[in-house]
Amino acid sequence: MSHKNILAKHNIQLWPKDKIEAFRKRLLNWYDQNKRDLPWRRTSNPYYIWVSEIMLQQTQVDTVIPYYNRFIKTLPTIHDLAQASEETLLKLWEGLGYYSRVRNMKTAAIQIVEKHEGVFPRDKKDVLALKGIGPYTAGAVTSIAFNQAEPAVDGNVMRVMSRLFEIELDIGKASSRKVFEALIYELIDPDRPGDFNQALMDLGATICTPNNYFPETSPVKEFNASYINETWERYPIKKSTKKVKNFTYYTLAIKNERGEHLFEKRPSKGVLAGMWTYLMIDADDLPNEKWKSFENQSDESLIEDLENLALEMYGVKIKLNKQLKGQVSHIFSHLKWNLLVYEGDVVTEGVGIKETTWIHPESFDSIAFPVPTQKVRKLLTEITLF
DNA sequence: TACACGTGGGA
DNA sequence: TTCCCAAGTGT
Repeated sequence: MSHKNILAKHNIQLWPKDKIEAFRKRLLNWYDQNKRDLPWRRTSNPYYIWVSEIMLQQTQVDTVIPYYNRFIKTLPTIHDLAQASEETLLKLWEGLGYYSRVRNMKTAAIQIVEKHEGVFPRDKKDVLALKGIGPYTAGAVTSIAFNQAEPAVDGNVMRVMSRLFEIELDIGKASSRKVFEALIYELIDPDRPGDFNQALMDLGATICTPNNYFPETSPVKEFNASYINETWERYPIKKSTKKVKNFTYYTLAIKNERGEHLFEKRPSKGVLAGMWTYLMIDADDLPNEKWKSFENQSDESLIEDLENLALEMYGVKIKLNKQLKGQVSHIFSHLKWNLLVYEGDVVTEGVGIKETTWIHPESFDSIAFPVPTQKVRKLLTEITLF
């Protein structure tokens, strides 16, 4: 189906040619005067553009900037990325979240070395074939780095377009994206496609925002149907989200006589895949139903149950401090961890079902810990007042 | 198609 | 507190 047919099917009335050209001029003129000075806008190196786009996925600009600068300084070429160790990469990514992004980037870098002689491909099909690059990122890199007229439809672009054209599609649905892409194919400036895409995103990030949107301040308000019709509060259409699920873990911070701490490796799939945490025992795995609530934390048989489970799961005989050290909570996008932290010492080491390792605090700086682990570490180093 | 996948910030 | 948001992709 052609772009115009897709638009017609969804009752999106495309502008006449002269209006499209006027829109391009207005938008790009505003961008030229108001664009944000960002590190990845000072380069046309496709590798750097790519790094920035991966980091910016679901992540705010201010958060990304220091990570981006450190990353390209440490790994200045695709070859460096392809050869970097996973530990190096995770350390560079520590605290950014969505850690599969950087693992996928290494896979893609190896793809580029093997299939494209280490040169970032220009053909959109080849770009899309790279691990971790989907329709948005492929469009962003090819338009920004190579000046190709490809759409880069993210949340900003869908919000801006929904308001300009009073689009009724739910922007939360995966199927909606291709309709917005069809629209951008018709609107995009063939001479400055990368700037056009970035202008739309800047507009969405600074003026046409989710909250505090005042359309009269927009440089393209005359093109905005929802402004003209005073319907902007309706757009974009977005269904409400689901509630997060709660999980409670008894978290054991175990030390040995060398001062090392015991960590377990998360499974290779799922939340924080392959990352290190303190020992986490699911409250649902405890034999007594009453431990699933937050009460009874001083009961001595709880400590005994935890010590027995630690022996089963991690192979270590431990002696726990009966006093609850404290609680840590961490909210993910779709779930919440409540960690009940106990300290203890190892009596006898052994091998259990789960992969574990001893790490000395002097080595903490060279290992990537996810934020929940950092929060527990912080709790352990706080001075107890009584 | 819908859901899993991190984290921090703002209302 | 609670909710939503922020330059999405893989499965």
